[in-house]
Amino acid sequence: MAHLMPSGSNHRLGNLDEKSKAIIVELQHDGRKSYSAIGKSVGLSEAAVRQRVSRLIESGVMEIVAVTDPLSLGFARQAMVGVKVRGDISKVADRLHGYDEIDYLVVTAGSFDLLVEIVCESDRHLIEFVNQELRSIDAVVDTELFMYLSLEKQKYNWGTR
Amino acid sequence: MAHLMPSGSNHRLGNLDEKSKAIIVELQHDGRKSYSAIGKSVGLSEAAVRQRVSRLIESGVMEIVAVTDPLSLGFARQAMVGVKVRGDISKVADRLHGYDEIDYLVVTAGSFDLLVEIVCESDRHLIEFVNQELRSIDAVVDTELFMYLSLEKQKYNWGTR
DNA sequence: AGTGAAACGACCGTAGA
DNA sequence: TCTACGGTCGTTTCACT
Repeated sequence: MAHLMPSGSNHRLGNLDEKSKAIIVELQHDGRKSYSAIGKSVGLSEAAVRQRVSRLIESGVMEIVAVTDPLSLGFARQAMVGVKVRGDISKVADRLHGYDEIDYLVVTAGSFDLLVEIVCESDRHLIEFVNQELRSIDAVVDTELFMYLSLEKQKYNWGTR
Repeated sequence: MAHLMPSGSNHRLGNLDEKSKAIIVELQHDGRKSYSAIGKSVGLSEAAVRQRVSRLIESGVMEIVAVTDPLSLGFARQAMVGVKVRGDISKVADRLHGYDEIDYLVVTAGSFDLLVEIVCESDRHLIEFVNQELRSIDAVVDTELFMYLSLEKQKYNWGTR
């Protein structure tokens, strides 16, 4: 995704006209909606819609994917961990990047240097992961765990309100 | 999404056979892949794949949607806010639910009662939102702000590793 | 960047095991 | 819950603007 693109790339709101935004909104509700149906509702031919969608995807503005629910798939425990780092934050971030248990990782300014979201099958797995993989890192000075009790809201349609 | 389903629902890993999991994995990479192409690679007819996908979506195991990049759309400022609440946490959560600026909202156990992710166009908008909409709530005792410096990892394919 | 048309392939409903 | 099949609709390619 574009989050990870070099910061020199400049795909901004200004590049997108009303039709592209309308296309995005339709696909945010149903990622498999046919191009011709979208074309009818936004006033473009099917080919034009397809071309725009390709460009939006290639430029990293959006992706069309299946988003799955961890609970339904047996991953019942989630937590956010605030991490305080000594030294190079990016180094720690890079090290954490590969873990399957981590599905969200942000460098922050504040009383934590990193926020790490963890998804696990069980409490046991979660605690083990935090102790053995996070807290055992030398550069990790401190961690604070926030167990998820209930996910109240989650949206993926940033930017188009 | 299924996160928001009544907690009595029990769609678990055990309900999904290898073929359904394989279908999910394909759609996690390309949400528009044709049912017949998926059928070829997992060993099912087009109709069977279609039926399974419908069931997976209807039961809340997944959804197929466009996921957009806030940066590309001009929403350059993100932050996580830890919120400490006095009294009924759900009441505060409900109140926050409708804000467009909030794209992620979790009730947590730990030194915060809520974690709130905020997406905004500018620092100014973000600060105003935190002060005027979050900190002004009576039941909100304390907040702590974590400004996002860089999003290192974000994945949506929970559960299928 | 866009349209339109023709060939092709995907999708949907239904029937049957 | 699967396969099979026919009608319909969507997608692809290409020539043109």
